[in-house]
Amino acid sequence: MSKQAAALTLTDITADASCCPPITEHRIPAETAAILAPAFKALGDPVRLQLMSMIASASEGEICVCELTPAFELSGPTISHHLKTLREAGLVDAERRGTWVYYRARPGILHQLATLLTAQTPVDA
Amino acid sequence: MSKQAAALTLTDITADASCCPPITEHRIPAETAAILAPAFKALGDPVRLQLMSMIASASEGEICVCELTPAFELSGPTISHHLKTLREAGLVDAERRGTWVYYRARPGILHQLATLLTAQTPVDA
DNA sequence: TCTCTGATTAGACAAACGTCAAGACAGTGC
DNA sequence: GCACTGTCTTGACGTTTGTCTAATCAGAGA
Repeated sequence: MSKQAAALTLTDITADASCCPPITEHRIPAETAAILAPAFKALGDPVRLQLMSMIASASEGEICVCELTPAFELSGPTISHHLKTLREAGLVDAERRGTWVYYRARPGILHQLATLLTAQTPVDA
Repeated sequence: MSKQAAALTLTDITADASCCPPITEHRIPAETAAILAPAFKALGDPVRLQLMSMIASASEGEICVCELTPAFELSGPTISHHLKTLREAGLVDAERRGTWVYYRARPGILHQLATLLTAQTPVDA
């Protein structure tokens, strides 16, 4: 229930690259945490992390599902399930062209998460 | 079972800041994904994300549990459980001084994750 | 139109997660 | 030494997640 709302709001945030200062600067508001946590959760599975890296590092900016599926020892539906999770988290976009479906990363949200984690190193001595 | 092994290995990685190039450059090896995914998973809960931000943004570089617990509408043990998750993920360190326990962030691992997500923007057109 | 290939959806099950209540442990002050 | 305060650990329960098989949907080619 909150998942869908979060995905929608996260999509909005993706358009605004200055929403979230690093966690080393300010405490994250509960709302922001509720919105961004699903994105981290989506990356919290080894298979999805690899899928995300394969999609993000694809040479033409996109990659066919037919290349992703055989790269894992998992069934097609399972890979599809993980891709759906990444999609709902706003991390990737999917597009069907002819027989195959192509996935591409959404750099905005990745940049968002990276900025959140980037330390200005005022922490510790 | 794999969680503990991952936590240990992640602790090692924290010492090496150059282990993980951005996912936009290379596909993540399965081993690396298995090691880093638990860290993202640990950040995949709104409460833990807020806890992490409170710890990372603490003015003296550390923060007392007695400040963290009342900031949430959750029981003490539940907060303790989440802190343990962050600890096992290698994201924070805990130290007991007198009555209270103090938590401090480990900038290394945060930098690690941020680097992984940072795009050199070769993706897309 | 029919058939074939490929991706997604639906349903089911085991494992892991988030939460709380109760009990145990550590340190302080008298 | 003893009682008190505060935190952590253990055990339990309901929910969510990850995986599979079977079925459905979308497009290409004959």
